Amino acid sequence: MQSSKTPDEMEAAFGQQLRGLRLRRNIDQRHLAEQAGVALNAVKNLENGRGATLTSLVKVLRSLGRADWLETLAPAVAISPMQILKAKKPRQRASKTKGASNV
Amino acid sequence: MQSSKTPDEMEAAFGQQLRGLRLRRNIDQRHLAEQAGVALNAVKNLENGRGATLTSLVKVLRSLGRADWLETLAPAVAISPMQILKAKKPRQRASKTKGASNV
DNA sequence: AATCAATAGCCTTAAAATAGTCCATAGAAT
DNA sequence: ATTCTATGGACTATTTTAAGGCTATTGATT
Repeated sequence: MQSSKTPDEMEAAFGQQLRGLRLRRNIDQRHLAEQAGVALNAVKNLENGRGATLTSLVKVLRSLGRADWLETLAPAVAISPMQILKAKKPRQRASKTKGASNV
Repeated sequence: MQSSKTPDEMEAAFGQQLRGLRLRRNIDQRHLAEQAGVALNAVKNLENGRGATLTSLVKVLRSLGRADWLETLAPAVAISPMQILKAKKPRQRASKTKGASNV
């Protein structure tokens, strides 16, 4: 079953995860903020789901040693060296065909 | 080995992944924006790593059907029903001990 | 090669996030 | 129980992003 949370709820839940990461490392918001190079308020906002920028998130994740997570959204397609030669360059734009919806 | 990208580079690389997801579904920025309920510029900013809010990101991810990814940052610790009874409530604050750094 | 549409880039205004500070509350440690 | 401190919440000023529109470019299609 799908959780079907609202974007706000998802942001809040995400903030909880961030907090969890921080607490497991047992560092307080203030130190994390300093280390990450963002304001204390930015960390508060992130953890409480009160709005944040992607930049703040990235800096904080980096500081928590979980920057790698950012690379797990869409795994890059690996192709072999030989294939590179014949490979068509990947699509750079969506095509104009009306109802296309591939996965 | 750590990639040691700057936050800006990480944001840009992340944007590329987002774009990849979109292109695989073959939808253009405009439709994605509409579907996600954000402005076209918000999508552009996300994909080009030019700054974005977490809210925009969440909405777009949702629209791309990858909202689940947001839950993969910090796996929640599962405990059995019996354990719940004796379990101490998880730490809600960082402790004051100086150099603590557990993982 | 010519057309057409997807995308980048820039502009303006409104909204939202950051930064910085202070105070109140509530966990934790003693 | 009492102290100590991490965190939440509010406030203001400043910076950044969203939104919406418009033009220029360039990839994709015919």
